[in-house]
Amino acid sequence: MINDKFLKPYNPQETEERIYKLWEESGFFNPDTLPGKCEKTFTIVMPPPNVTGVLHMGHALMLTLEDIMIRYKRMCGFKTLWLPGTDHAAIATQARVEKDIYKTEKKSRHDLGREEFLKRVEAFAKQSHDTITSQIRVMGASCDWSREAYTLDEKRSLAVRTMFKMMYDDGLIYRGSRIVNWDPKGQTTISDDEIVYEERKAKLYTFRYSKDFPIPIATTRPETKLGDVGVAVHPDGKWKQYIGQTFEIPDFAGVSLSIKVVGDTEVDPEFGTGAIGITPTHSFIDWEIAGRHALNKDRIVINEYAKMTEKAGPHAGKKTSEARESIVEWLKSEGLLEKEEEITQNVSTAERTGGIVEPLPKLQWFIDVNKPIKTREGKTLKDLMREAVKSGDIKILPNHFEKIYFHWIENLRDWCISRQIWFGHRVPVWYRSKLKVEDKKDEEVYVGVEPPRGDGWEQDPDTLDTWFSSGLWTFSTLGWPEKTKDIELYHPTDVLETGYEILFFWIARMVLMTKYALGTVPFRTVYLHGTVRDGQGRKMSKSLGNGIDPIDVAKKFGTDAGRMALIVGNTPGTDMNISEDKIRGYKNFANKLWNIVRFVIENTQGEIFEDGFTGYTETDAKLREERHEMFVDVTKDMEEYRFYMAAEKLYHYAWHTFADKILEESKVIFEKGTDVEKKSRKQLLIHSLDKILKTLHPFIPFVTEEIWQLWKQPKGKDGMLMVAEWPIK
RNA sequence: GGGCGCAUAGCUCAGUUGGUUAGAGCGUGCGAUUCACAUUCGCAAGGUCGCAGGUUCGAUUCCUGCUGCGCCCACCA
Repeated sequence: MINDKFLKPYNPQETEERIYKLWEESGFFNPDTLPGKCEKTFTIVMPPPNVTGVLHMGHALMLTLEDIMIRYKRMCGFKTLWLPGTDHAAIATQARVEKDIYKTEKKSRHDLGREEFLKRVEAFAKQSHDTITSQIRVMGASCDWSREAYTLDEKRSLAVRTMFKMMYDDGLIYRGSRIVNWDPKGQTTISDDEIVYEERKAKLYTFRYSKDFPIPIATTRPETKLGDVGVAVHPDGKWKQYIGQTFEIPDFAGVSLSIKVVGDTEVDPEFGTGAIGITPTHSFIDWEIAGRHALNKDRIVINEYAKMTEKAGPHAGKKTSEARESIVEWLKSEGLLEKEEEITQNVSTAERTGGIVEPLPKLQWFIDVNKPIKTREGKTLKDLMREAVKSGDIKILPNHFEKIYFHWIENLRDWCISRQIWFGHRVPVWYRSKLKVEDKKDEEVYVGVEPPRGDGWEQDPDTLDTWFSSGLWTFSTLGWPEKTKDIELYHPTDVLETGYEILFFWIARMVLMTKYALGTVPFRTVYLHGTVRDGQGRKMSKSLGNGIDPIDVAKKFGTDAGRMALIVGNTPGTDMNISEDKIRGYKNFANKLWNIVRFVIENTQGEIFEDGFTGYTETDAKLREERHEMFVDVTKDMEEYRFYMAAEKLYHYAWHTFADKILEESKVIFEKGTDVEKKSRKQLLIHSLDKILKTLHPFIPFVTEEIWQLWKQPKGKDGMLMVAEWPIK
């Protein structure tokens, strides 16, 4: 008899949680307990969501795409592993907690102290973790929770320390004083990728150091000029006659300068005045030029708080902006200011704190990307990254991102991995002297996986860039540095699916780490999805109030509807728009499917599914053939990552071919047809429905599983749709 | 400044290697319907596939140029 449930519309709220539990308890998310003899594996390691917040549409898209691949491969008989996890997201999480604490208690992290502060961060991370993982379940993600990992848990910490030690021993990690991006607001260094540029109006001043200095200099930051040690001109430019000369400036706004003119091809003789005032300590390019010409690199005039130092003479203690004003005043009064023009320039600001980035020389830990590696045939890390994609070992979808990837590698500088924040992996380095970090003379340094023995050791206070631990993700999650069976079986992973915005942050760094440590690629295929935007193509944001919460969607329309809406029309690498209207359309689809089943059940009472049935009428044989071709097509789409197309084809077939045409015609047959026609049609219907449910399952797993259970009433858990066989081989 | 991409129906977008009348969803109009459908079904209107050239028997699809839009990268002082 037909189940009473079919007399009412499909109710996802009543269904989804129950079905997820059924799946999870079956143990089939775990490849070790998955039935099947096939030894071929298929692995995805989940990009770990940050423990800072809640699930958003981007996560929902990621989870849906990955779940589709995983469910599809599982049905194709692969030993399928989808390994979930979360990311401690060092700076983001610390900043978030600092803000909360300041808001409620008006205290800074320094007021609380390192230990207490870390306790608070961990408590927050724990709570946030629980929210995130339960939300991942709501999305229907069929991942193996028994292998769940966290970028800051014990195993991953061991992996991080081991990697650091390895790279240090190979001379790839070094400590050095170099110009870094310093965020005065967050009091930490940040990587190039954590900078956002803001366009601002600025003034470009053209001036001379003194009346008899021959070359005019342009700058937007006169306060840094107190730190100048030279002027660079093009070797063949109009100022070449001065190359090699040194000018003593006894009084430049209260300090004395010694300016040497050097010739450097990096100077554009056509631009500006054709000369650059060299401030080695507060500009990247100047630091490099100074290095090439052995200019003094210790004239630091701005400190970590963006204030002037003692070396700025009378300006010491002033904010940079104040110093700028008074120097401009001084230049004017001395008649040294030649020009003042309005320009727009890009100011570097820190992504997380919004602070204006101050380039400063600091003693930091770096990864050398240009050093030949003995264990890798003398190749550099850059070489390894480039070769992984160039050789075709890694394919990036869509293809044109490969160009962007190569371009990024060409411009890559040494990677600064130390951060002056507290939350994260502590740098596994210990020093044995009380001397300040800035002064490494007489200092004993120990680098190790475990702390050193003996007294007087003090660990480096810094933590590692969060992408250092993320870089190990595909293999640290599988147990590295231990030689585990998981690594042997599941690494390299098959697909890395993520948003294109973290191609450099993360993907490139995983390639770097994996090629270096294991000699293999971390994954075979990179599938990049675009940004999820609102119905009008705007970014979802709190201030616009146009965000759509995937959990709300699940409540209102059902997870299946949200998943389908995210997939149809979503091509890799392209942003997509989503609106409630679109989602509503797919809620109706779930209900349509529900009613299709009701019709089929009611009209095929007593009919048994006959495998290999051959008694089809000519009409039905043709319909069967068309159906088969469609499924072959869809299978090809699945293999070639065209999920958007597979989903649409299946949707169209189920609704507009199967329901609108075939079911409508069946009404006539069941009323007036011969017994042979009826029999043929009943077999066609149950075979078609069987296959429609199977092929739709990766996309809309809940409603298809629920229908399957009600229709087929399988005895054991092996009869679940989740582990049914994909109908096309 | 360098790089990458996009421009197709009122809106949001598909169109898989060039091949008959270019598709979907939403929206719009007309009609039907308590017979699986908190509805659904049928029918319809609507596109010189950004512009200009080129390759080809044939171009929305390939090439060149132009225009408009978007994204990423960047230490022009």
